[in-house]
Amino acid sequence: MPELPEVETIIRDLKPSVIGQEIKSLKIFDGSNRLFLKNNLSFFHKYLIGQTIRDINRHGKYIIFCLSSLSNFVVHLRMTGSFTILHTNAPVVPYEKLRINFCTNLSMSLIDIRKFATIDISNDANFLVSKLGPDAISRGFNAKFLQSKFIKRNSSVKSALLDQKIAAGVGNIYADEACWAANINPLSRASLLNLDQIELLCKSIKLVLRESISNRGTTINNYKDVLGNSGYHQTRVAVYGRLDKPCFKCKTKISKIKVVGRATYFCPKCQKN
DNA sequence: CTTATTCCCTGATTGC
DNA sequence: TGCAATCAGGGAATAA
Repeated sequence: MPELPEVETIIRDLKPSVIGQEIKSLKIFDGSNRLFLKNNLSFFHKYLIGQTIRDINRHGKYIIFCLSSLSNFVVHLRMTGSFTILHTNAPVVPYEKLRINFCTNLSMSLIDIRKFATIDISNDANFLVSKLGPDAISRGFNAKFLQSKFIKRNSSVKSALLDQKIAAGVGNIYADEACWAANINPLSRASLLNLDQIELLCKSIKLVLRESISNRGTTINNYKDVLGNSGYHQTRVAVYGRLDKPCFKCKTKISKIKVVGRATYFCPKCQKN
């Protein structure tokens, strides 16, 4: 499932093929699903046809295509969404949801097995800022900010880290990895962490995310990049998916529990509090 | 305001 | 071997 490092890898791969391309036409498949929760097909036609994609940015897990009109085409891949670049006359790909045809012979396709991905248009360049906290690898996400959020947070650290208003882009895998790196129990009350712990956790979040970006993301369930290749970071993962395997620091078997409905892995010895 | 739970969806895996 | 139950989880909606 794409989290921040996977989304970052995807936009880096898309940029050379997509920036500067003018949108000639688009086709949306299986139009009755949630992709159209708020808008219909003619809405997307109106805002996309004739536009040139000027840049591709990211805030947390949201992909932001900046259009020449200054509107933004915003995509969230959720669990199983992925992009691919293909020729305009290529046949429909299984689970294809959206194809954007450029004026060249190239197209950009959104593929999504589980149909959770969302697409939207925004005319407000900052609309995601009010909806999300700072991006987890940006300067705005720092120990001071994290402390200001944690101090009034009664829930577990794990639950807080999954809150996109606190750390935009952190998902289930990297929340666990960061807690392990910082020796923090995912069940600890966020409000009870001391400043040293918060500083270490903040650094750990940035570190695990940056390391994963340099490894082109983690392929554990089904993430694939724009070329359909897996990432490499799954070989570096310390706890996620490593139930009963030895902790890399102390050899204790990794535990698995459920926290706010999410599988959560940790070392019961290294992460006591 | 907060925090927890349910739901959406489908392929892979597990259990009997 | 076969089929049903479970699991995977981001975020919207809902409940408390």
